Order: sequence, then structure tokens, then C-alpha cells
Amino acid sequence: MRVASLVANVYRRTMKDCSLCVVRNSAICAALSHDELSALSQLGRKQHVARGQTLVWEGDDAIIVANVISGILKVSMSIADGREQIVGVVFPGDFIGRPFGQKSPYSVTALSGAELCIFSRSNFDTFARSHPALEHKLLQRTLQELDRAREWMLLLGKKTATERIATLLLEMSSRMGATGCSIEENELNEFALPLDRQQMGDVLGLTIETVSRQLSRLKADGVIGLPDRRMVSIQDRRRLQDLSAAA
Amino acid sequence: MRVASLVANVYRRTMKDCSLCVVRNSAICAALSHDELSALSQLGRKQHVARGQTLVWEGDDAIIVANVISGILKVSMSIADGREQIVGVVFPGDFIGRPFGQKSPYSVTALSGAELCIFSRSNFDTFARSHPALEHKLLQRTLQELDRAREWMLLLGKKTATERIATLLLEMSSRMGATGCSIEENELNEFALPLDRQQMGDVLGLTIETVSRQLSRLKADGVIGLPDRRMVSIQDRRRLQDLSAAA
DNA sequence: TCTACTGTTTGATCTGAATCAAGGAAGATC
DNA sequence: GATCTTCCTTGATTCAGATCAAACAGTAGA
Repeated sequence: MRVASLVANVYRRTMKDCSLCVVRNSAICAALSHDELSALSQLGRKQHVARGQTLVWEGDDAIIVANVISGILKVSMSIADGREQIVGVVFPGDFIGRPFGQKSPYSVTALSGAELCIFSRSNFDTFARSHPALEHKLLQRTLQELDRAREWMLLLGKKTATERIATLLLEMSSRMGATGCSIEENELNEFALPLDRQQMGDVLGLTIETVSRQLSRLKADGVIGLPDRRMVSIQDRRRLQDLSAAA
Repeated sequence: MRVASLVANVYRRTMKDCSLCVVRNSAICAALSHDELSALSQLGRKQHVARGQTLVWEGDDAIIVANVISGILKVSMSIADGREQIVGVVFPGDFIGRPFGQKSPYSVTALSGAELCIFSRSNFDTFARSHPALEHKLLQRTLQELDRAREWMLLLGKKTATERIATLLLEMSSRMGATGCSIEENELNEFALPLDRQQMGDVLGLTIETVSRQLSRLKADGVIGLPDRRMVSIQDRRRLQDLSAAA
């Protein structure tokens, strides 16, 4: 048994067999045949990143891209004086990095420990250009990400603090429910937030105090429960939806 | 001469010859060979839209996509009670619509009279899937649009009113300067805003009064000139850059 | 068990931008 | 050239959320 698990481990580390990958069907790799996949796997390596570690720095050369196997990461941009906006939250199966661009306009940082499948950007770019099905998946994903970014622009430009918090909770409920396994469209009613209060503020364009006050109020009104710091339970989803000012 | 110009006109209307198109080299069509282009042109039609006309409604079926030949359009999202956020401004050579999606999550409305090259989404999707070079261009453009959306999220989430106005003026100066002709990276120091005060507010997440006050102040401080309602002249670009809190 | 530390909540006060409210200017229409 | 109409500016006031300030859990170490 020890030998078998060791071998399996080596296989995973060197990415000799992507068919065992837990995000095989949800990541963009799903576009590739077995042979293409093994060609791609030659270019990549599996790597663990610790919570808090920054993979890509805003303004630096965009030297890597990656698929997220497990863990959650943030995509952020900031102003010289330190103000920071989180412009994206990345889940397992998602793609990170800026393909086909010299510089990364944003930073990518792990919010939890995470397992990634990393490629050099130039290698990935070349491979993608000769595999239209992969580029198509990437296009679909980018279009979806753009939709999400625009919806967030509506939130940041026009919504009140209460509406923002409600929207975030619903979004998290939905994205954390859609873990990998294809069509499974279940929305969680209880989940651990991948963000602390400060990070929630940085996603929502609010301060930590406002986030805390809004959460306390939703709890007092019986809309949600807060069993502990990270855990949220949605007790009245309908009301939360009304409060989110759904477009 | 009259006969010749009539013929040319018919050619343009039916898109029999895209090689005469003014955005031939800046639009995604630049990815296509002469033969491919004429195949694509069979699927599309050229159409004029009047200022104020909405081509696509938020939430409706995404039935068309288009290239912008001339004119400027806005992409917007709104909340049921009427609050509206402009999530994109579209210039000649840009692509509009939501390919590979059933519904359009946003509206597209002409801010000026505009000339478009319109395709049914399903036809375009099919064509694109079999022309990787076209999809690649579209991917590049979508990635760029995502970068822009994220930069705007930083503005909406974290910047002050003054910083927002300064950023918008610089962005307009740069995008209006980059008209079509490839590498020409000139930033205009005097230009007509394609947006009225209300629309500037809707882009920036500010009210019309705040926009007006901020512009008045920049003018009083000698940073910009406002020859008339629509015209802006940048008199001290360096200072405008400082005020924009460039990341 | 005490202490330190980190993240969170709650309260008091302040402020930047929103809202409310007139006016003013430049076209368009008659 | 008078009267709308539309868009813009400016002033007065309000308010949602920021800032400032303190206290309160958990958790980790010593």
C-alpha cells in the first residue's frame, strides 16, 4: 500500500496523468483529448501555494498562468497609497493569469492553501494558439468572467451597503455550491466564507466596520445566522434576494 | 460618377466588399483572409442606428452581435428601480454583443448615430467556432475588456470623485486618440466628450451634480478647459495624472 | 491560568457626496 | 425675437458610510 500511494503521488506531482485530476472536467482542460492533455501536461507542473502567498504581482511580467485544482484565491488591484480592490475571487476549476499579455494588471494571492497546475505563460500561449478547442473554452470562461466583473461594477457604482452584502452572500452561496461536478447547481444554505471581514470590504468597496455592522443587522433581523466568524447560514433566502436589489 | 458612387454604395450596404471597410484592420475581422472575409460578409449586414436607439436589451435573448464601424455606444446594466451603471463604452473597431450565451446580461445603446456590421449571434457563433484566428482575436479583445472592467472596479470601489473624473478624462483622451489606424498611440489634448454629464455620472458611480462640480473645479484650477458643454481641453496633463491616483 | 495577539463588534463623530432646490445658458421651434 | 426645452451649474442641506476609538471574543503560547 505504501508503495502504491507513493507511486500515485509521483504521478500527480509530475502531472503524468491528468485523468485523475479532480478538476479534469470543469477546468479548461476538458476541451482536450487524452493525447492533447498529455502534451499539455508536459508543459506544466503541480504546485502547492500557502495561504497568503502571492503568485503574480500587479504590474510585473505575466510569466505564469495556472488552473486551480483546490483552494481559493483573490485577484486584486491597488492604488499607490495602499487602497486595494479585490476584482475577482477564484475557485477550483478556474483559470488564473493573463494569457497573451506582457504584464499582469493585477495580483493573484491565495486566500487559503491551494493546489495549482502551473504553466509558463509563453508555453501556454503557444499551446493554446494551436489548440482551438482550448482557446474556445478560455474564451467562454473569459466572457463569463467579464459578465461577472460588469455585474460587480453595477454593485460598486450603484448599490447600498445592505444590497452589497446581500449580493455577496448570495454569490458565495451559489459559487461555493457549484463545486466542479458539472451541472450540480445547488446553492448552499450554510458555508464557510473564504474571506475575512477586511477582504469582504475590499470586494464590496466598503470598510470592515460597515461590513460587520451590516452582517450584525442581517443576523438581528433573522435573515442569516453567524455560527462563528467564518460560517454563514442563510435563514431567509427570499428576503436576502429582495435585499440584494436583484436586477 | 453618379453611377460609380451608387454602385459603391450598394457594395457597402450588402457587404460584398469588406476590403473597403474603415475598420477592416482594427476590428476582429483583421484575423481573416480575403476568402474567409467574404464568407463572413454573407452572414452580416450593414446597418445604421440612430442616437439613443437600443440594440440589445438587458435580459433579452442575445440574438445579435456586431462590429462597430463608426459611432460610440454604451453598455449598461440596471436595477429594477431604475438605477443604471454604464459598464462599458464602445468605439469604432470594437465588438458588441454576447457571443456563446443565450441571454445578454446588459443593454447596448447608441450614444451617437452609429454604423454597425451586424450578425445573428448563432450564425456568428458557428462561423467563429470554425475560424480559430477569429476566435483568437475575440479572446484577445475580451481579455482586454476584462482588464478595463477590473480597472474600473478599482475606480468604483476605491477612488474619490476627483480621482474618478481625472481618470475618465485621461481614459477618453487615450481611447479617442487611438482611432483605428493601428499603432498610432496619440493622446488627444482636446476632444468632444461622447457622454453628457448624466452619462459621465453613470460611468463613474457619481451624480450629475458631483460631476459638474468636479469639472468646474478642475477648470478653475487650470487643469482643464471647457470651451463648451461637450469639449474638453487638457491643459496640465501631468497634474491630471497625479489627480487620477494612477495605480 | 495568565498574557498576547488577531480578528471582530459596537459606539461616537465626521465628512464627501447625495439630495433638494433654484437659476442660467444654448439650441430648437414657433 | 420670444418661448420652450434640454442640459448644465451652483448653492443649501442631509445622510450613508467613513473614520476614530474602544472594548470584546477566540486562539496560541508561555
